Amino acid sequence: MGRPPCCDQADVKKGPWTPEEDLMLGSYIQQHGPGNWKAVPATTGLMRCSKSCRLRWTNYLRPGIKRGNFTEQEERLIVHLQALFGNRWATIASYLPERTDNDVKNYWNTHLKKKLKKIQTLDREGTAGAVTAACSSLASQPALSKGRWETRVRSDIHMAKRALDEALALQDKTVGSASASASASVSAATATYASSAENISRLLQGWMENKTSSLPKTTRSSNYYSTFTGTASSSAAAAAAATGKNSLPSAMDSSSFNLDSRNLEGSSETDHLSHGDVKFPILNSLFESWLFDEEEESVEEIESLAYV
DNA sequence: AAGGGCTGCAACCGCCCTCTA
DNA sequence: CTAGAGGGCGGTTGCAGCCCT
Repeated sequence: MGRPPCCDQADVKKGPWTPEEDLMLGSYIQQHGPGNWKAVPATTGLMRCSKSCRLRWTNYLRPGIKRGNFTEQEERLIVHLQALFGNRWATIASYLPERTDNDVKNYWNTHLKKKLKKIQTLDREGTAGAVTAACSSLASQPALSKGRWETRVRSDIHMAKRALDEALALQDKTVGSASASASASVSAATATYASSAENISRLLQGWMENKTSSLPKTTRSSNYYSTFTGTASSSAAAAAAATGKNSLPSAMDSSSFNLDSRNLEGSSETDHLSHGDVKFPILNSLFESWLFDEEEESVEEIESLAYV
């Protein structure tokens, strides 16, 4: 026999998440850690599908998520990785530690696709030289000959594989000295959840600001969320986050976010965090050196990098 | 000022692979 | 071994806000 049903579809609430729901979800994960999503609606009383809970956590509440505009470096990385992997957004997002696959996907569909299309059009018209610096960096890619491009793709896969191997080896070392690293892992996880609490705190701050403004807007999540995406309007919330002070409304018990490292031991989030910590700097440095190198390396140089 | 079209993005849908009983 | 749920992921949609006429 299989598993019991995930959730009762008839009772499932859909649509934008409210701050209260975010708080309930965040509180649950702070206590139990992410995973076992089936238990989330039952335990918290959230009228949400377990899938929806997981999505909300991974895309918005998860600690360390960066909101707002993509940098030029991120943009280049996405373009490069999209050429390499295709529309495998989760894979691409794994190289951008602060971005979610949904964010990357949306950014590609709404910005980069158009940008590249524009570049291609200009290229066809022989006016590619007139595009901006950002665009021209993107335009350089299609200019590669087929053979050269394939060589790059091939070498890149090897580079990525090597970086991953290094990362995993580093992680093994960390696991090897478990007793010494246990406290570090817990403190890292604690910081992770602190970041989560900040996320929710800032979210609520934005929500309250909206509520008290003279022109209250809708309760759509993007409204309260957009207030802390790095714009000037979020300065108060950012300041609160920077000082480590929650700005939770009084009706919501901020003590539910007191961080208890005992709850974090054995959590899969700890594993996730340590994995990410070692993986990304290595990959980023590799890709940075690749992406920002204006000089065209010889095929031999690429090959030598790839097969060491 | 109004309203119609466009844009950006949060969230849902559905497929597929993995895992469990 | 098998059925079926869980979880991951890419595609798509719906809607609020913005822009343009």
